[in-house]
Amino acid sequence: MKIVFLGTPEFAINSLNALFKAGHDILVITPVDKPFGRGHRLLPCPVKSRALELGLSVFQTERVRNDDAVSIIESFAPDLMVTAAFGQMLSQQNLKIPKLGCINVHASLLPKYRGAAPINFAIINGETVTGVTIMMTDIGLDTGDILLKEAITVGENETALQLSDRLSILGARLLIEATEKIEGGNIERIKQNEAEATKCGMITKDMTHIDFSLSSLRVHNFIRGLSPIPSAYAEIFSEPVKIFSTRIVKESDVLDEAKGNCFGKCFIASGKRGLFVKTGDGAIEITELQFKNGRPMDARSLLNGKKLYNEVFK
RNA sequence: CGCGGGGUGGAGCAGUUGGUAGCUCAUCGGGCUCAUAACCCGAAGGUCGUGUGGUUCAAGUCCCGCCCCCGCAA
Repeated sequence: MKIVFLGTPEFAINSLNALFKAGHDILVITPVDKPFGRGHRLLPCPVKSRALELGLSVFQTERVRNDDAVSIIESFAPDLMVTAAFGQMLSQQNLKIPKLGCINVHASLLPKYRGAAPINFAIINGETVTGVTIMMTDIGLDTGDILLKEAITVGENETALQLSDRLSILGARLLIEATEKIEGGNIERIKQNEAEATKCGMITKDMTHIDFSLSSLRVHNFIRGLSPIPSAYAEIFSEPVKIFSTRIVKESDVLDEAKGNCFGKCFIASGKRGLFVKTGDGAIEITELQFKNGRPMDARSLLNGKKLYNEVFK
């Protein structure tokens, strides 16, 4: 089939690879390169890089709804359009172009977690099950009819990145299944149940601050749900510190040491024992973190050169 | 030409107003203990990112070039 593929981040790569491997004729559309990183260099998004590696033609646009993008797509005359974590909403005009319509790979079990950051929020909320949905794209935000849906269980300590990698693989598999069925003309559409719908927005900086007065479980979920990007942080020595991974403390002898209600306090901080912080209902061990100008490192290494005992994460 | 921090024995750091390097952990050896992620004693290990660069009687410490890492902002 002739397929227009729209995607941006790492998550979409597996889907693109799978379509390529299936032998489709693909036109890739991505956002334009933006100044990124130190020195404001122009960097291509992951999907663009991969597309070029595969020798596919790439068209970049600030808005797919613009006339130039529309005419590019029209002249390609696609059978199907596929979006995967694209980041831009499509117009009615866009959606009408491909003969077989437009489908989307979404990293949640719709109608739950519609929106921009379903993987992060699923973990933050402590979901033990999530998945991928292949759906018809319509004019709304992840509101189209469901074609395929598959669940996976979320590990207790799984980070957003790890889960994203797994969902990306699952998404690619379901996408291929969907395209085959669509091509064969035998796919069932199921309307989303609006009553069960939930939405999650984008994650902004001010949402990533850790509140140690919450329960250990919630702190743990919060941190791994944002790990490693954009990452959760707390301040110590008036400096932001990113925290990437933690462990909920269950040993009673350690919990006995976590007295008082000074949430965020490092009541154990030695290279031998590790870094333990008081939470709302107990304690949590911080195992991986990163200070302002340093590289990410395990807590024990950090403690060899930095004294955190009795300091408080705020 | 966006702003800023940093490269010191295996790991993490300290090194003040320039005078050839210290700390915590790990490693090796020995000791103590019923026992220990405990404790004590000792040892090995660094041309201080790089340039056979500049200043100086003397540079990890000041100046210049280059390489690499990281934070913010986007």
